[in-house]
Amino acid sequence: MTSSAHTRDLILDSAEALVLRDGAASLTLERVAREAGLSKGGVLYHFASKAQIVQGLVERLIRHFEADLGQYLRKTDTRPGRRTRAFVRASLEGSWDRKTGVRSHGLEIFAALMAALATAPESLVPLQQRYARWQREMERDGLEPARATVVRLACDGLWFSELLGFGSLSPRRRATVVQEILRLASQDEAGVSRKAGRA
Amino acid sequence: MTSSAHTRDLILDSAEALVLRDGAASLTLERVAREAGLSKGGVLYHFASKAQIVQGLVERLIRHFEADLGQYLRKTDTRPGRRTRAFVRASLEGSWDRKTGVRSHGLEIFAALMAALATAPESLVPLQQRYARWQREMERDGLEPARATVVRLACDGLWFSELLGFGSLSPRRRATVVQEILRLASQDEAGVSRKAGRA
DNA sequence: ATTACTGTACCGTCCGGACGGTATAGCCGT
DNA sequence: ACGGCTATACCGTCCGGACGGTACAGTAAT
Repeated sequence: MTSSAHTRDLILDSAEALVLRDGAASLTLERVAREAGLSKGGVLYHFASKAQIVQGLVERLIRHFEADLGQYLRKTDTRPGRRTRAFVRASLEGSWDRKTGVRSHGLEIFAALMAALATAPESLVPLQQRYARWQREMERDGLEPARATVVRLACDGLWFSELLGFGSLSPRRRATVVQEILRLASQDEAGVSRKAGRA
Repeated sequence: MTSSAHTRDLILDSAEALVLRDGAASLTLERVAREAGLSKGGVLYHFASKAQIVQGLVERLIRHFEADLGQYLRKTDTRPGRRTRAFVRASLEGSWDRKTGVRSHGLEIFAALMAALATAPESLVPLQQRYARWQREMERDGLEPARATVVRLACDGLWFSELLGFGSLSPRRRATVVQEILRLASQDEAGVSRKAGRA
């Protein structure tokens, strides 16, 4: 019990780093073990199979992201669209520092995603369920649903494109893009009614 | 030479179908061969290695998408933002039917992407280069660059989320979302102008 | 004769997973 | 305070199987 939770986290960190550095195909028990400074047997003691490591990755990512989301949500923003804005911030600014510096959720999602798609697609189900929930929440967030959805999609597109190197942006441009996304998530005026509009 | 190009396409189709149906991990030479109704030797006659199949997938996808993009671009839209709108349409409505019905570029990109990430990440380079180019073109398209970029990202986010089942939308909602994206790509100036109604 | 394959056999490598063993630490009755 | 027992946390090895790739002999149509 003493170090169990710690070692599990260490193994997941190693798996994550491995996928990010060497690609999803490099996610093997032996490599994870070496990265974590354990033996293969040691890794299998904590996770009974490779699929369970991937599952662990997905579940941990959900925990981290929801924690971050909650944090952003608590920050005294009461105008309509607050959930959507919290999602934007958690997606794009969100960090969860493990001893050193910053790590975006994008990296975490990406690693889990690649790992899951390459070895155990069914372990994405919990993440899909969360996404469905987030989507529902953002649709009832005071913004026009289509608008909120576009904002959500732009966030997904951003971290995803960044990680794949698809039309990557300069830091300067990225900042203005994030601003624009937040602006679209703040639009109460014009196009969106705030009085009679919604029943 | 005559049937060579045809068989190459058949092999690529099979690889694509395989990835889409059974996941990237199932992309093996033997399975591709069986899917295509060839022998392993026959497949290797056309593609010297598995990596070359993946490369072929990426290259063909680029050809298809650019052809579609060109088509949409030719359609007498001369207002600022035409390239951006063409990109939206090619991404989200774009189809390239091979005998039957419709196939979105999303599917094609996704298959190539998964295959590449799982087995030969370096074969994504050509696609990354194209994306960089499209990004540059859309930034000089008459729209505010940050706006055009958000539109681009929302497109990427949409097909990507759809294929992964992340917060998927009803057909009805999807339609309004696409409309909203196009609306954002039509905005010449003045932040958000107006209008909730449609023609 | 060339092109476009089929079919079979084979090699070296790597992988997931099972298994047996080990070191350590803690509790328990005496 | 001792020996006995158990649980935790690993290590190292082994194995069956799959995969990428090679080689090569044969075939059928052009």
